Amino acid sequence: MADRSHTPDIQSRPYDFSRARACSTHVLGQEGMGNASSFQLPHGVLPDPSLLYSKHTYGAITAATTQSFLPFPPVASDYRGSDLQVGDFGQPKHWFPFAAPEYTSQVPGVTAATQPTILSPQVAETREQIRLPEIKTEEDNGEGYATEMKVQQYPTPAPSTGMTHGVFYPPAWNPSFWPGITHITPPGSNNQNPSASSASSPSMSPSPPSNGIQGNTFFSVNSNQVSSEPQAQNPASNTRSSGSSSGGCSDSEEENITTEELEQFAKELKHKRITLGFTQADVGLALGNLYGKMFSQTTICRFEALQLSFKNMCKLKPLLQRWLDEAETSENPQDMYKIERVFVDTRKRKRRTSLEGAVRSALEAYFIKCPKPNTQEITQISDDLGLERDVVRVWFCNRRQKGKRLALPLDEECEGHYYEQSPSPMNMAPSPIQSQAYPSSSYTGAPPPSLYMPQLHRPDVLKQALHPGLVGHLTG
DNA sequence: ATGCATGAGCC
DNA sequence: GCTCATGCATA
Repeated sequence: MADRSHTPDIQSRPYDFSRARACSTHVLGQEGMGNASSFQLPHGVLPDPSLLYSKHTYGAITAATTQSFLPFPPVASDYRGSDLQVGDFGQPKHWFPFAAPEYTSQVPGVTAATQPTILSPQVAETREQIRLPEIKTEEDNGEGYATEMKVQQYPTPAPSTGMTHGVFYPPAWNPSFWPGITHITPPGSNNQNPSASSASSPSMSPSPPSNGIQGNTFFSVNSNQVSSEPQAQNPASNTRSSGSSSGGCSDSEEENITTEELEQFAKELKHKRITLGFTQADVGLALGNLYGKMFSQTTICRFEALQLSFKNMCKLKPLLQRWLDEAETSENPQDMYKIERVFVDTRKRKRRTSLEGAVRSALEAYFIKCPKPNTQEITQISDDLGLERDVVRVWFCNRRQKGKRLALPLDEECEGHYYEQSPSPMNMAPSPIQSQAYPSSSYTGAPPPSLYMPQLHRPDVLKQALHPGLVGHLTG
């Protein structure tokens, strides 16, 4: 596939603004009305451990990413079976590489491509209602993979920013995820305006963006502004960071984005987005219209919550900045997501596994002991818990990924041991899952903890839990 | 908002 | 098989 050139140095570590997450929940029903539910702590899983940590450091990125993630790589051809070729960001608007046959919408705002959207921001609700019912086909199959079709939001392969990995693993657990970050932003200081994040107008009356400017033309065919390569040079975007250096963010060679700026921008984006009456999904869609590469609500959400890697944040920022600029100046912001590119994906997707609390607790315990179990260990765990091996493997992958986001406060003392010794969580009660008809654990003697225990993420607790010398690593 | 899954690129 | 980016599905 496209060989992505990137510098190995810059790991794209997740942005660990834990605190940002802390306040990311309120905001008047964030998604307009799309998401009916305002986020509540999900099922007893880690009640946002991020809140428990205080990460301090974030910094300005000095190092640059040499990476060229920006220009979205020539895509690999198929994405989930579809042979659609994808265009890259470069293609401004109206470009529908593939005929979107029957689109269904999982994507909000999807309407006929040509059909002008008449919705006004104020009517965000309406828009929501208009959204076609998504065709979910998966679930019913009771087991395995979903069969039917689902709408893929975008055909283009992810703009893979090939990051390198491995390198930072052990240390990865501490905040120093982002290389190059020099600037430190104490939580709460300056820009961390508590109210800022929640700033959205409670009344939800989006103020008409009309600045008198006739921006729009988002995707109007010749509209100009959309440079074919958003990232290559993001004209509009750089308002802030003055960077002279070859910033780590690929987008503009020179944009030297600091974490502060990203944080600030994320807030700004969220606030304005809400004010304008757009949902996160709308934004993702609009990006598709603007750049030919759309993003999911999830990604936008994560961006706003600073839950993406620094590198990824840098990559997306220019695009979002641009969208924001457009949205603010456009008379008809709704045009931004007039078009939809959707295609039906016929490929099956494994049905999402829903792990029970006890199982999660157990996995968490294993994770504490050994974040990177080897094949054997994974097999062992899967046997013990009665899970598919792959489910376990994926769980660990995701857990690690999440761990980086959470920026566990292991730091100094623990980090060193974390991966190597993987001491067993002392005091851990016998596996709760045992009672759940799971095979008895033969796994190394150390039974998983009985609780999911968010506390485990607390430094103090961790010290105990990770106390070296207690137990060995998992051994088959 | 987030848990689980997929896939590309790399080791 | 891992990391990383990203998304579907769901709480």
